[in-house]
Amino acid sequence: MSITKKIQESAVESLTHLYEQEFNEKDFQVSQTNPEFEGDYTIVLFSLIKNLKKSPDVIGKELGDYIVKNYSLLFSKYNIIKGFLNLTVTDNYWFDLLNKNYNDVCFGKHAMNGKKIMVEYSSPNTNKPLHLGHLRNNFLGWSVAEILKANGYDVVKSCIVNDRGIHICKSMIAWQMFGNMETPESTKTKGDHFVGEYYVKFNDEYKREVEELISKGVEKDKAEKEAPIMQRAQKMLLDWENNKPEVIDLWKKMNAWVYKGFDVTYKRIGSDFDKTYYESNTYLLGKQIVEEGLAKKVFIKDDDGSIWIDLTEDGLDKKIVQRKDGTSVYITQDIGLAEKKYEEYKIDKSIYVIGDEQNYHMKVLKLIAEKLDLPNAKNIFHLSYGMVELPSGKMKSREGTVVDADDMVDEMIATAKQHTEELGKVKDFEEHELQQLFETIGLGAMKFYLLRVDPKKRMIFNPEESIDFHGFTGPFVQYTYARIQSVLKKVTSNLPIAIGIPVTGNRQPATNLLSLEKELILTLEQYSQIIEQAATELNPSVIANYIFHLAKTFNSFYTEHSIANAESEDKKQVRLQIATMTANVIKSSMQLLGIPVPERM
RNA sequence: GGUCCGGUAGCUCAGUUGGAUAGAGCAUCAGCCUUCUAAGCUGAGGGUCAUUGGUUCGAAUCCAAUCCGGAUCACCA
Repeated sequence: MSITKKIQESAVESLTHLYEQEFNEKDFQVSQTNPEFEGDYTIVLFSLIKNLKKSPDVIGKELGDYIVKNYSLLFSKYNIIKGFLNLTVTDNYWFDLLNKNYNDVCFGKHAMNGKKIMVEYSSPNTNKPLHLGHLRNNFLGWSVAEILKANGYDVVKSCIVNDRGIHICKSMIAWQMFGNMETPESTKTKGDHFVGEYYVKFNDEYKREVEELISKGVEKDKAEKEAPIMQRAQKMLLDWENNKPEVIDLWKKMNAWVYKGFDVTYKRIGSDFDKTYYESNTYLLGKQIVEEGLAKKVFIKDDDGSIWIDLTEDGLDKKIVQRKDGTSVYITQDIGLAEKKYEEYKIDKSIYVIGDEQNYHMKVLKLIAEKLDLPNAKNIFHLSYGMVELPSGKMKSREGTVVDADDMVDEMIATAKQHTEELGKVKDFEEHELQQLFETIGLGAMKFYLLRVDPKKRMIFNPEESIDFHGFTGPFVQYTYARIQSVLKKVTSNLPIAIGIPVTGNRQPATNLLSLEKELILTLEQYSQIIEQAATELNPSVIANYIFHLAKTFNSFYTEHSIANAESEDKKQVRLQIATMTANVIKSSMQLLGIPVPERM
């Protein structure tokens, strides 16, 4: 049980006993004591004065006396300042906590709870390579999945690949027109980049044709529809839907190139999926649901045969769910897939990691599912995140103004290499260890950078200013970890017995905790609640902020107090335990962000 | 225009179930490496918490209005 919870409970019991009436945890607040006051945790008394009709000072004194006297294992003393009851927790409580947990690599994580959650993320299009926005999506999805696992959920990571549609045909047409039968192999280009180039070529040609038509006096709207290359793309889409063999072959061939490229990128950034759905397999889903919806009168058929749902009563609009030609639209496919996910996995919650430009779409999706009484309707949750933009504005793959994911990763690793070499600490590293270190640091910096911000906020990335390696960054935390490992190795190599031997029996160390030591233990103790909070909010930045605070506190402690040459043997043991536990929590929490930590750097 | 999201230090961001003098990082300035890794540590300067009003012992946090920025409101996906 967390210390906060213990304090709440002891205060509730004390108040109930003192004033002979019912209290509960919500009657007062417990928070960490501000550093400028003496004490560890503070009970805010103002909310009690109305009920008890006593001054905060009187309540504080009565409660303080009682709680310190009756919970002497927990509290050693108290003070009252202006309505705040500051309690000091006994050193023994903290020693005990350290002893029990310092070497537990699972500290803070929760037991399995029997619930299953699907997290869908990444969702790439097979007509272009991944860019910086996809990286944010991937890192978020991965991290949220890990955070949920740490909270005891059974997590299924899924991905829906957008492998069909007009945009895919565009790359295909362009390759037919300009490709000269070249391949990724023949041009030594990564497959996804190779195909992406043709997507850009399509749009260049399309633009040229539209302008040509306009110059001949055709109106803009008409020109956009009549440009020959666009008509070819639309024809190809029809051929694809009719399973025309040569179109299907080309589609398969080009998609295979893209997948090969994606695999390389996913592997590099550490993304993977338990289940991959392909839109080419799922785009017909939902048709049956349309039938059922019509029967239930949730949907209405228009005179022209198209099918609609009216959401105006819910403050939204009318939405089409099936075209007059009988084909299903985006939202219908999504409802079908949502249902399929539930049937296949019997999930308790379905999380979609999708950009905030789809907020409206996801709201509609959930609402339709609810109106249809689908069993999973209430469990659909959209984890919406803000776009990553450049200082010049939005990234547009059509115009080539994107920060490419692979380039970005390359650059980060190169920067890591440069920084590391400048510092000159790695002279005795083997070549493969060095390469791994550069990747750990470079990718760590990038993941931390993208995850430390609240997902729902859009962020501006300036490629001119490279991602920092100092301060609130991944490498800062990694460095803290490596330094702890270095100390532990040094100290324990002189001691054949495992470090941080628990202080045996009931004997407590003959030492008092210094403020930095206590602050560290207090921070470590909170880890479990931080994991919970991150899961409730589906927000990895909670973890990132926590790790940074922990690492920062440790660094202050490290500079201020020696571990190896501590003032006494007891002190040394306590500090070794603190260092070990800090390292464990850093490693475990960085893992929740998908960032590995190096043993040395 | 409707709906949703955001506005906190020069920049990037924490803090929002109401609590003590609003915090970090970067940048700027001043210090700290013969002692466990200086990718570190210590300190300084820097704030109309967008604006106005309200709620109360107390508001960056809650309510209302306004201003600014963004997203969205397709028989595209």
